[in-house]
Amino acid sequence: MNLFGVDMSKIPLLVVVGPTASGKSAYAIKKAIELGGEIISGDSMQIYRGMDIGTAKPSKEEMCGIRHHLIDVADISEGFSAARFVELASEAITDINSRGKLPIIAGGTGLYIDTLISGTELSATEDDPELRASLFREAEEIGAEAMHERLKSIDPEAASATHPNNLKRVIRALEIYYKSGLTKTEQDKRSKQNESIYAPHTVYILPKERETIYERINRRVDVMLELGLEEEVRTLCGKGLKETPTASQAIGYKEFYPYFDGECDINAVREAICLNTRRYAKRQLTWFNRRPADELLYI
RNA sequence: GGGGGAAUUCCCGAGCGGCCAAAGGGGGCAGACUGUAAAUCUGUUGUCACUGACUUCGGUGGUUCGAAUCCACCUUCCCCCA
Repeated sequence: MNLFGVDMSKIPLLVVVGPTASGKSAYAIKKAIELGGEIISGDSMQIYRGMDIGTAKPSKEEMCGIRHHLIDVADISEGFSAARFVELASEAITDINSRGKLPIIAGGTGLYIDTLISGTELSATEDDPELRASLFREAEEIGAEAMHERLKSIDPEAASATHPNNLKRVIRALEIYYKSGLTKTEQDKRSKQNESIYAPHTVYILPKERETIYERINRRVDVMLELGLEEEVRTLCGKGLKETPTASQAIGYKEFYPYFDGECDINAVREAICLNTRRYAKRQLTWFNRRPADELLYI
């Protein structure tokens, strides 16, 4: 099967990206029906079981019988990462491809999807929570600036590419060095050594006007609230959502924390979700804008 | 009816004679991004012919070399006493 007129030795992929609430899921399902495909969610939060309404997971009916992968594959207590995503998505692609179907990646997590389709091998240095925590503790004492200085002496290239205020990144770069003895710069270079085994055809869904996506977001947040988002979040909080490393950060969830603590009313929650989602959509647009897509689809 | 306070750039809010196009925050806009990415971080935000000029701090008129800052009146809002 060679749908896209590409190198037969590579696995063809349809990749659908775009900002949140752009209609990626519906489009992907439509294409899956047309082309005989299965969908792999490229979304950092839909992987969590129980986070349904707030992450806008497609319902059974919406899926139209199309098989979806990488949804509900993790417990909220688990951390997640781009590397884990690539691992799971690669397996899914192999599986789908072996059954003669077209893998369709649809999602909004740019880093995950880019890493996957570009064939970047980033499993070299795993994250080390212990080391990381101690580095953060150290940063609290000596300051972010000093941590950045240290990175500069170890890996000047990474240091100049990372703003001193971006402590997370500075610490990750240091973590790589302390764990592997390799600088981040060197490791990044190595991660790019192998050519991707995929032949992606990417479709970028984007709004003609910024207003369009903002209106869709506002509307969708209202629908989520009507569908019972508050109860969903309450239930998850009962399971310790607030203390989880990754799931706790999800938009549509974290905004409820002050509300549950009696610090604001439900309308403030709604507004915060809308606002954070709009800003997220903007970041997504920026991310996807940097690589030309094979196909642009305006909404 | 009497007394007191406040009006600042998109919003909140500092400023209280020159160093003010005006702190800080929010929001907006733009950007970065290789194991937390729905996260984290950066820049910018009166106008223009932009190392300078011009228009802004409720309105009008004054004082002053010079006002967002002082005075008078007006408008609106808030508080207290009746």
